[in-house]
Amino acid sequence: MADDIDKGAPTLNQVAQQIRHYGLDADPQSVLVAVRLVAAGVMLGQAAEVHFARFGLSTGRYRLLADLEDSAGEKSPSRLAASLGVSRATVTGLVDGLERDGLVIRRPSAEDGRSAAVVLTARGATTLRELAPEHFGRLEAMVGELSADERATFLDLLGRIVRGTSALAE
Amino acid sequence: MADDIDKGAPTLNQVAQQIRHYGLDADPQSVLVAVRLVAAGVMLGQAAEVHFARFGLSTGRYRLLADLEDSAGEKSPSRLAASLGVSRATVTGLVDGLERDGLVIRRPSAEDGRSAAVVLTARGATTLRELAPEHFGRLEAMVGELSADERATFLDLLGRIVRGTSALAE
DNA sequence: CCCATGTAGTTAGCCGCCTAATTATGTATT
DNA sequence: AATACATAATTAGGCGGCTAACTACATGGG
Repeated sequence: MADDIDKGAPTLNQVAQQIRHYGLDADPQSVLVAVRLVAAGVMLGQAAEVHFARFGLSTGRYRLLADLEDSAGEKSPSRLAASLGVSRATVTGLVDGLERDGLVIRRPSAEDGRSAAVVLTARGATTLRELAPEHFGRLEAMVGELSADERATFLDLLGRIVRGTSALAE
Repeated sequence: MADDIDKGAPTLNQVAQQIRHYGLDADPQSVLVAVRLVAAGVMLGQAAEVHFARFGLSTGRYRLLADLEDSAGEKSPSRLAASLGVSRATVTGLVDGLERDGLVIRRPSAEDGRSAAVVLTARGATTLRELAPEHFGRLEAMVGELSADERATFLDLLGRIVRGTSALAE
């Protein structure tokens, strides 16, 4: 797997050919930007998965642990689902795995009988702390090719694409 | 789901706070760029999934069909796996679904007894053709906020990030 | 010629994501 | 107080990714 860097990232010519094939009039460069962006996201996502696997985690599990730590080590599944942007069912599955590995525990809520709390264990906090230097180092290195100005430009352009996309998602 | 645009995309302050929390010296802006890029990729990926679902497809199935059409409507599972950048097992699963829906058929190879061919059916080709205008239209609209110059700049910066990342994946 | 090794495809089983349905609890209305 | 509605969490089942193991076939070296 991960055979090729260009996994699924076509060239301008390939895109132009496809557009022509369907007799459309889309702008190849625009389409290329969109396709490359999606491909880059997939690629980085997989790289992150490999990275987290070295610590027995996954991106989803890491995000849950980090969110928990930002919330004083304790949060309800519903609120986790909301802040992570995933369904409650997904949180149930993630917590199942994390609890099995001893990184979090479940505790019923005292105030609300329907609710529960997911609590970060000492081991969970330790795992996060061990992970952090490499994690942030990798993220930083990822964009190390760019100058501060270029990073600012990239953030601006990316933000505008994202806003355009979500406006279009209706 | 897809509750929020900013699903999992933190602010500069949040990133800086996390870095401080672990006593690291990473550059928050760099980290922010990386995190936002991954989040954008996830978001666009999910938007694409919703789009394809309207045609009874998924991103993976669409990519397989499109790849097939680019190859004269016929290709072996192994070669599909290689060009799509997924495992052979994944191709087996995708073809199972597409065959069930009548969009492709499997045919054993005459030359090589181990091999097989996945063949695009008329219905598969029709589905692709019906999908194309909306598909490319959406991709184009996604980056519609940007001028041609800005798109070129974005492609350059994105390419450099991707190259930096894959160099780092070791 | 046979056997070892390699390659093609599938299967089994795990993970993370989803939706829909279920169960339990809280809240509000009458 | 009872009934209706809303919310919290889980469960069941599907999809698409993966790895590892298995089967079937091909091929090259002794």
